[in-house]
Amino acid sequence: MTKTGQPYGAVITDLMLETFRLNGALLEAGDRLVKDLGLTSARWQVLGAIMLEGAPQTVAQIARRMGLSRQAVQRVVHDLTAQALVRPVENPDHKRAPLITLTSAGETAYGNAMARQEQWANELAEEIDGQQARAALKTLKTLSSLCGATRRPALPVKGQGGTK
Amino acid sequence: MTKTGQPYGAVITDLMLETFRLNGALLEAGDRLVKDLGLTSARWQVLGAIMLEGAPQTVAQIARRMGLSRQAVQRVVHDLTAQALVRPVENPDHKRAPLITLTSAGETAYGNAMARQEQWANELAEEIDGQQARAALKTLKTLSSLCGATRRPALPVKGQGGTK
DNA sequence: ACAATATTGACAATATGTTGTCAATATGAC
DNA sequence: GTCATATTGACAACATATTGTCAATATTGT
Repeated sequence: MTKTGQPYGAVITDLMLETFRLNGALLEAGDRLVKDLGLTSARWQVLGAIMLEGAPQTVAQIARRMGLSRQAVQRVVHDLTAQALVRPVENPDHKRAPLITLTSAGETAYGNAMARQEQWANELAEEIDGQQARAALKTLKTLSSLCGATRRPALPVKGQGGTK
Repeated sequence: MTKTGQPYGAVITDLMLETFRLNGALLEAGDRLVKDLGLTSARWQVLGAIMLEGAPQTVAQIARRMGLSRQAVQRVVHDLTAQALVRPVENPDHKRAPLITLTSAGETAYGNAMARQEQWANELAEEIDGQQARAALKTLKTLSSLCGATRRPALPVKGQGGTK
């Protein structure tokens, strides 16, 4: 296919550019959605990573789950701590790596944010065919994995995850 | 559909999260792709905005074309100027708004970047069905427009655009 | 011509992400 | 147990984007 001259790549390029635009639009919409809760998209996502895991996590664990760098998460966690939405709790398994726990204010804020997001997603879902959305999701995942193929150090996570 | 309880919104939510991941993966891959040309994704895109317009542009014009803030573009242009990839040229129509022009080094770097991107996109295109990519593109555009509906000030661009 | 308004680039503050370095702490091999 | 190695959080430097403010400059209405 490298010789047929069919500019299939052009569609992929357009898809990339549209991904940049959509990313910006989503972050902006997300920020607006939760602004008055004292949240931003980034802070909300960190709260979500902890909540979805079902238990307090270290910063490094959150970072791995989100696919971001440890440091990026660390600064957001610092900000969230200053806002008293999370609180570091001593970790019996690692003296230097406290478990980041949601405060009740944090849980309230996250609950409100999720309720709004769910409503928003449902509104959007009325405008977009479900089958079409699923197909797009699959395509994006394929692209992600093709891009990420040569990327991330991955970090196997040996100890730390268990209940020991 | 607001009552059927079908969590169609969940698919939309997954699509959003995948968009975040893909955006990060693409930026990272793009940075790697053009790193040794002295470019980054952001700088490359600014060069592209000028090249695709076919004529030197003011910073504000580039920002509008890219959908970014004037200031974001201004800093990147400042960096590109320091790298001698672009050069501000006096604008007869506006004393304070020079036209940003690619230097020959800038044109070379951009040409190399585009050649690599094209090859990369073609390689990706071999792994992804064209029809599927087109459908995904359409879905993302729909989502973008739904998000952006209440957004951007838009800026009509009155004078400045003409040949006068 | 003149006054009101809008656009522009500069500058600063902030938010979010990256990388790199460092000391403290865990883990694993021996 | 001890020592090499890996992970962790802190800190700093940088890249990218946002917003807000300001003075200079264009544009527009009268």
